[in-house]
Amino acid sequence: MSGISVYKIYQRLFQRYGPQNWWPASSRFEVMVGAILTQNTSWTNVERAIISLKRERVLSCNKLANMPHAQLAQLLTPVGYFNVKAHRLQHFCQWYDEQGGYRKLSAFETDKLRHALLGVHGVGPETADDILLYAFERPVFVIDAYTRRLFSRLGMAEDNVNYETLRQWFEQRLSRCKDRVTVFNEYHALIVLHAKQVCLARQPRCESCTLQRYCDYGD
DNA sequence: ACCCAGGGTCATA
DNA sequence: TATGACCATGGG
Repeated sequence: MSGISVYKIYQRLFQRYGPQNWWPASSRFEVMVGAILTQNTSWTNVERAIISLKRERVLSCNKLANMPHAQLAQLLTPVGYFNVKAHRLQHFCQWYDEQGGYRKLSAFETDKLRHALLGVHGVGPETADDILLYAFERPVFVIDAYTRRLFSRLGMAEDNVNYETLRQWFEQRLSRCKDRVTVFNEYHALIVLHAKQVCLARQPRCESCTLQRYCDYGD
């Protein structure tokens, strides 16, 4: 049997944790910056860097694009990979400005915008979809390591499915939702929160971190 | 001393 | 197409 539906799992998570009101940022542009900085990095470390960028008053497209690499890298110290991320951030900002910023990009159809974002060096599928969903408010389901892990351990997906396949798997199953942008927004945020609550690590180490706790969301 | 984190790119086979 | 190395800090 097919078991519980993808939407039902969403409802249970929502009932348990309530709305998360993501993305935690004070502007669309800050969402994009955070999406790049949080690549394989804990959010608490990203917050430190965001605070530093605000304190130095450089959290804007022009300032970030034009400041010295070394200065930006230093401000990005807490996120790790600071040389890589300083370069990615500056390259993204330059591209974003060249495209005409949010005004121009928001006129793109979702598929075109997604393709354009994926063409930017340093922007992979998850980062692109974070930006599409949380900055451009497009109905795109974000897949991350937690999502793959949770649904794999629920027995609903293969652990090594490719990104596109799993994204379309979710989107197809949630295609009849009323407000998909809101549902996709909350769903991804709830998966991340739930993962932290139940210790959804790569290899479950402690006994209490294994199946029984997140199986509440299966049958 | 480990393992892990709201990934992505590049070289290699 | 599919692995593995690499990037690097901070918390548990």
